Amino acid sequence: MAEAITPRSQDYSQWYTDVILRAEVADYAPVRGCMVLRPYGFALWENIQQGLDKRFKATGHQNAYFPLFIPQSFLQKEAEHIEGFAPELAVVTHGGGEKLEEPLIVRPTSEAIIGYHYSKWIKSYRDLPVLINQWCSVVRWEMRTRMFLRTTEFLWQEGHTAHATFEEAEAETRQMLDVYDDFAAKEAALPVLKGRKSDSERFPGAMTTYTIESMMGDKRALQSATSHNLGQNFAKAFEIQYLDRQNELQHCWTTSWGMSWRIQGAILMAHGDDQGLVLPPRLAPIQAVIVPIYKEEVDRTPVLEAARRLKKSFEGSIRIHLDDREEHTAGWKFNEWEMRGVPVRIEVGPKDVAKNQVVLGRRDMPGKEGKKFVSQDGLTAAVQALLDEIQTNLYNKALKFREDNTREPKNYDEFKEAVAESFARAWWCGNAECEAKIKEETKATNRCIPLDQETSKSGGMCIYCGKAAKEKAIFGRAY
RNA sequence: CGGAGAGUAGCGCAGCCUGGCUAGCGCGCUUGGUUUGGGACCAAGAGGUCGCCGGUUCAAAUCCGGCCUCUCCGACCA
Repeated sequence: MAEAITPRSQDYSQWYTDVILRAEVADYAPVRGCMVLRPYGFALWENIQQGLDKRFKATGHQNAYFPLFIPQSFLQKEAEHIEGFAPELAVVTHGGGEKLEEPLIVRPTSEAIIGYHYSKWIKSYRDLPVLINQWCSVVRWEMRTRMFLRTTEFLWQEGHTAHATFEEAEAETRQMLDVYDDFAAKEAALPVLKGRKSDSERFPGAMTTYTIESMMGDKRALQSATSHNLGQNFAKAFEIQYLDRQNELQHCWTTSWGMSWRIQGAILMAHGDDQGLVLPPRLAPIQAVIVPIYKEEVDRTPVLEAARRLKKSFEGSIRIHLDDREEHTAGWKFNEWEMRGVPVRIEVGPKDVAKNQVVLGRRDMPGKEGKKFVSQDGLTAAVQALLDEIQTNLYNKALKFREDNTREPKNYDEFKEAVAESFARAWWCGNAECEAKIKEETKATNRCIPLDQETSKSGGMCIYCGKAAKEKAIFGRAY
């Protein structure tokens, strides 16, 4: 009997850690807060990268690469930026056995170094817009770490763009938020709330920060990507300027936007169950696994031949794996691949070979309920259809879960109750003090001010102070 | 960084209080055989700087000090 995964109801955190380690997604590294992404986890990351990258290209962006080290002085050019990041910087003071003249920062994000280069590259309105993305890792010295959600070093992509006008920059910021939303919904099967961050939750140096927020299996919120309109703050700090048509010098308007491997944590926590991972078909490293079953030696060859033939028929259209290991029984393999989140299992036994059929099992429906007999003719199309169905089902399940766990409290007492075990959508006056008090008294933070406000005529009263409020915000406990 | 817990074979743990000579157990691993429609069984094996450094002692997994890492709760945080 293999070691069991801690049930989610017993200890959600432990479940999360168990699943990651046992499914061989990632492992701890010897350095505090650092993590090894194992092949299975990296394959998932590669699929995430592809899903995002093709969307970035489709919206006109190009990839580039900027260096890991940033001169300390660069970071200090934007006051709010340095203040925001100072406590979590890794600083290199020595190189080649010598003390460095100027310490180097290991990038916590690349606005500074990219801003420096943009100021060199951009001279004219004809050079705009500049639309660049980079895939890299960054380092932020975290006090308290957690696999994928908050690690010292993490993989991500950061887009950095420069524009001639505020309107263009704002449109870019919102466009990329939509790209993240689309990716989350279609690829990761994650329903997200699109919204604006309050001032206290804003990116250091940004004018406006937009976010997508998702709900995890324990009803806590996870910021899953952000898109920032940086205004002219960085353009002024780094002198990113261009000559407009009237031959007048103007500062650019810049944006930045990022999604990190934290999204993998979101996928694990939003879809997983007590058996382990449940991966959305579009991102799953293995979309379907074939498990051959044979009792008598005489059945072995025909079953394996059928399994190999099926595998071949899937190649090129579905990410398929044939588990023909001799050392494990079929039942053991069922459990193993369920734990690792493979969406579809294809069982082939002697009876199936005789009847030209297979048994399809779906990961999102455990047990007999999710099993059915399917003819081997046209199996590829049947599996493809099943994968699509699972993808949709996962999204709908997650959406229903979030909606079932989002409340609209009428007063602060109801709010306190709501926020202890769900999201709460409530009027908020915009005052940072109310936010801070709410956090202090309930541990819930202002996740975002949703963009899809039903612009109801008059507004309402702030859930905390009772003063006039124009917008509703989502509050919840967050990672 | 504060409070609490943990670190002994790949994994999970016992042993520590009350120091003692070859450090155990379950799972996994290796070999051979029987097995395979929801985590098979038998037999024989391999595998350990007891997290690291130092101290006490004739003798340390065990007692003392320091450090590292992980987990949980706080503070802090894109």
